[in-house]
Amino acid sequence: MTVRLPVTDYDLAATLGSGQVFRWHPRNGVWEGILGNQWFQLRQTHDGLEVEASGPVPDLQPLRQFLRIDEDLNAIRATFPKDPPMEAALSCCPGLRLLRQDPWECLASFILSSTKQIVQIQQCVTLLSERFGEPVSVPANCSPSFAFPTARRLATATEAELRGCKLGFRARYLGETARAVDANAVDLGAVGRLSTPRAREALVGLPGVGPKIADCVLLFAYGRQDAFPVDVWVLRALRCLYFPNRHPSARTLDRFTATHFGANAGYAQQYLFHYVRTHLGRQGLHSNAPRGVPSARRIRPT
DNA sequence: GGCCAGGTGTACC
DNA sequence: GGTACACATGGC
Repeated sequence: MTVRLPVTDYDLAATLGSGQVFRWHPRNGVWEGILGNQWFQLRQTHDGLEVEASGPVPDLQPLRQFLRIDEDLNAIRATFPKDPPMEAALSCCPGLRLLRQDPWECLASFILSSTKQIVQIQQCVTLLSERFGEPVSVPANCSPSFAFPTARRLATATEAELRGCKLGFRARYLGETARAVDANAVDLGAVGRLSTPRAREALVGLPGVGPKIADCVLLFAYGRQDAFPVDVWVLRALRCLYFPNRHPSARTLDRFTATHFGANAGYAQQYLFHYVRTHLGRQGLHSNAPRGVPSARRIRPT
């Protein structure tokens, strides 16, 4: 079955390919992925998106929520600072959207992300799903697909099995966090009802989860647009584009990211991240490039 | 072969 | 409080 979702200003490729999600893949001009236990194929059209699904007509509400299709992107972009780097980022990918992911899948995926390239994260997540996820019904001409493994399933996987998915030292973190979530030591549903600083605190308590990964989950799964993940790319972007020829401390950068980018700072962050990765590259961000990640371990005040 | 990747945990000062 | 290093693996 095919359904049309009318929407303007939606850049599907930038959205699904900007390192927020790791299980959507381009194939012959369309994007294929799994949401829950449902296989979808998405195609960008001139006036929106075209959706193919396997099996009988599914409830499209989860897909609409995931894609955040009903959101007023212009209103969000209007809150971004009017400065040259931000203008450049905005013009490079006008229809980039944030997604709203399942908290567990997002958390588990980003635990794998530390010092890995996006392609490698995709590879790990695919292996995990193939080995520990439930099979999902797909159209006849498509390769087998699997749901993202539950916390319960990963909680019982051995560290050797997880390492077999090329997780390396992250295997222990994922196993321990899966057990914590399965045992409800951290209730991911309840986290969504906490204030952003409290939610961040709860997530940072999990093995392998520091401020950066917590902010990714807050932003990409819980829709907390005040969360501002700072990874090596964003750090380079901040230093090069906003503090050229200076050496801002971690504290200075913290204050800057908490105030300069407005109410939807996390959204702005995604534009910067995608812009510098796709248009500037490492070479384009040479100025006082960092030698490592920021040492800040900040919990922002409310 | 060396450097780097959507970092975190730990030891040490 | 900050700094340095280990931690797996693969692409370039």
